[in-house]
Amino acid sequence: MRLSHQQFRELAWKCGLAATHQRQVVYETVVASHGHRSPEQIYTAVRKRVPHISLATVYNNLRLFVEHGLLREVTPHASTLRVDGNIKPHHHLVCSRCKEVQDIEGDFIDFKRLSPHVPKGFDLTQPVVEVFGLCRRCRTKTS
Amino acid sequence: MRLSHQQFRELAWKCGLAATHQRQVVYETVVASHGHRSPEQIYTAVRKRVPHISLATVYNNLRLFVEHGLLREVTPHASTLRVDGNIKPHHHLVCSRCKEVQDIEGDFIDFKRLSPHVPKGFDLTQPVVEVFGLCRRCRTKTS
DNA sequence: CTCTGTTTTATAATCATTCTCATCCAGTAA
DNA sequence: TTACTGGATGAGAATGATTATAAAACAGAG
Repeated sequence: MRLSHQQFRELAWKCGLAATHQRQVVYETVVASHGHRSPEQIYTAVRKRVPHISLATVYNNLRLFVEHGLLREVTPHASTLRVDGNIKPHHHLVCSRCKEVQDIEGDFIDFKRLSPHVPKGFDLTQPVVEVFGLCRRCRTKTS
Repeated sequence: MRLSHQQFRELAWKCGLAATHQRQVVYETVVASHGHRSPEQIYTAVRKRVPHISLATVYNNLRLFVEHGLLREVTPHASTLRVDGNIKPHHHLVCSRCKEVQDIEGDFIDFKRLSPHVPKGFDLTQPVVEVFGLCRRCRTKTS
């Protein structure tokens, strides 16, 4: 996807971000990729248009875009491994901001409505669900 | 939680694992912690009982336990950041083994059944859900 | 008790991500 | 247009989590 510089400037200004060339290319690349890409993949793609861009710039801008809601983070979890001794079927409630994880019980998935969307061959016999939201503490924080 | 060496030996043997002292203490520590702990936290706790244990041993054993279903991984995602240009509300179907992420549409959360389990103050106004399972390719793999 | 293959340990290596800081550029005001 | 200023960028170092390596120790079988 390509935007005019004007279009991108408006998008960026809504978030209080300067509209730099690098930023525009990073943003366009992510949106055009139609997938769930890693910073490294974005970096590789962006370099075709901005050969001297730094990987740190890609990281910086991805973080900014996510923080300002222009992009979504696919893995809003604590960045390190977490392990759970409870292997009985249960689900998780995860705070998108502070990454705290709480267990929740309950059958709240409507399989009748879910299954039509699940591709053939995908095995949901023991689905584990993680529901994201904002915990009380993070919700009441000003920032 | 403590097990007799006999009990742990049976548990380990079911998975084809040798029942070492370190293994037993790591396992007991995770189960006793009743939470979602990082390897570093487990390591710190385990050292109270096995002062000379190596961090690598904790990692190795956590990985083995997860692979054999004795523990559950709380973050079964790709280990690196993934970014999504699609910020329209949608959910994800994630393969627990290969970590592939697919978008799914649909309102399949039964909020009537979910809300009683959500603690006061947790904000679900725009919940994002990730449903885990096994994709076709991984399901048909022998291993 | 001895043997064999696995596990552990200490340490080095790797990988993703962030930091540092000198340089550069976007946006503003003249 | 030009000059100014604070934020953005680039190169590379630093950090932190995790994995690999190889020698020593141990579990389980005979």
